[in-house]
Amino acid sequence: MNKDHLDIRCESCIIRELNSFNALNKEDLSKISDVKQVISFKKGEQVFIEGQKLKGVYCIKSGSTKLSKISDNGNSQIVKIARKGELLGKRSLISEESTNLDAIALTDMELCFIPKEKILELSENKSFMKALLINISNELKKSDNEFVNLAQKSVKQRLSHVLIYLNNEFGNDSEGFISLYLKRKEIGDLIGTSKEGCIRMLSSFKEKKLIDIKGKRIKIINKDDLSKIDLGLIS
Amino acid sequence: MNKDHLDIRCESCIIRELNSFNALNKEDLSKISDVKQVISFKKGEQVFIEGQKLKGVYCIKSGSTKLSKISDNGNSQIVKIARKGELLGKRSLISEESTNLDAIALTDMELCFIPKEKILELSENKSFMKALLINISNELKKSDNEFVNLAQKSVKQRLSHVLIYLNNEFGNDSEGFISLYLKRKEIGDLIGTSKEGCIRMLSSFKEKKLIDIKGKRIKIINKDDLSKIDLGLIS
DNA sequence: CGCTCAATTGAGCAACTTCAAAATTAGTGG
DNA sequence: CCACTAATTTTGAAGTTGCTCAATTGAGCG
Repeated sequence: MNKDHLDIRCESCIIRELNSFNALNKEDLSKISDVKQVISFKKGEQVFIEGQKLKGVYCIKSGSTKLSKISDNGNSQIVKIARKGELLGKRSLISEESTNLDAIALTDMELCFIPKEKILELSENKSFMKALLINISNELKKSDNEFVNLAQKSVKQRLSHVLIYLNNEFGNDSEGFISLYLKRKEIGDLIGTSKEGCIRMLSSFKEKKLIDIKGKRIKIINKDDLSKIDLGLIS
Repeated sequence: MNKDHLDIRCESCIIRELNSFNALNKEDLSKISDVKQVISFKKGEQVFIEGQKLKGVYCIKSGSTKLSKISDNGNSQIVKIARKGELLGKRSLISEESTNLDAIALTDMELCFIPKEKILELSENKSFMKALLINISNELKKSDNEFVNLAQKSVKQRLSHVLIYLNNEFGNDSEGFISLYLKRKEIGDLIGTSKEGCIRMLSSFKEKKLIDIKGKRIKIINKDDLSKIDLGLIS
């Protein structure tokens, strides 16, 4: 973790187009910019841990983080992956609670930290509140949908689903491999299976020429059939 | 479904203490009361279906409803149970989308329907917006937690969990049985397992004297051990 | 080169599902 | 209230899926 003040003003930051801050006017943005702090995290570092009291929210300027939780059984489960433009910690700030999830950087990251007090001031701003409400509301919908998928679909279906998701959301490198590198264990934690289960299913996908694997990297070859597997149309 | 205008005023309705409406003043409540409609549903009737465009929200005056979804595989999954005091349909109204879940009455119900337009007017009310935000935010937290439980816990653990939940939230009758009656299939849909799996686990709980079963009704006998099973401390 | 962490593979096992049949219960109309 | 029908619950048995543990291979790094 490293604090750094060589940063741009929020008013001219394009990231805000992606989150609730786009509901703010120049004045409010300027106020935020005056107090924000840019913080860097290296891949693998912990941004915050479940149960921690946050003193503000983090706007992701670059990089991605997994939001996960250790279950009573001691297994880790990834609930979601947050990336550029998302606000971390907003939920716990709204409910005035400690965080519910661990946040661990999946890549090197740059975050803008905005203290609690400033966010609370913004709660006077109706359009900001509305944007926040819509944002949380959409997250709730996504969470509900993932819940149903997890409950009702097989490992094979969920793996197909997550590969397509990673490919769509994080893009691919020059050779077509998914840009965001996740360990097998992490893919397992994402779909709720063991790393071995995940590895075996990936091999089977490779045999069927649905994907290609080079070392740790994964490339989707037959997206259509992966989709069909996800939807249970073929197996 | 049956419309009925013999109803009390929102200002004096105690239900509102349980939801975001408790952030409203007398004036706003009065405005709502003028336009609200009381609607009754019988057990088993559908309040709304996934994909339906709602014209307002429903405040649950009495009774409970399951919020469920049919997965791509054709299985039903219950995402949550809503009861007295909860607002149905608020999420889809906020995001201006069609509903994401089916709502089917688990008991006879009385709902107060409040048209969209009135709710939108209330979006000018800061304390209402704030209450709504906190409410949705808490639901998101719950949903995330249930997601982790589902992913990481065994059927046995999840069944223990849900029995304790039903007992705590819906209370028991004069003989100590859980008041809210759910079919075995529905308990299965709630914990993400087949009805047979659910039945077999219930029998095993009965054998171990953790619960008692009389026909369709379930009574918790040893809550402590059920809790321990849920937490994975014993099996 | 040696160390460490991650990925892979095999084998046995446990959990859960599915299908079919039988038993019980609930609902309905007379 | 009874009889009949439909729905639900229960049980058995066989089959899958996915898990765990242990051993091996491979990759990255100083």
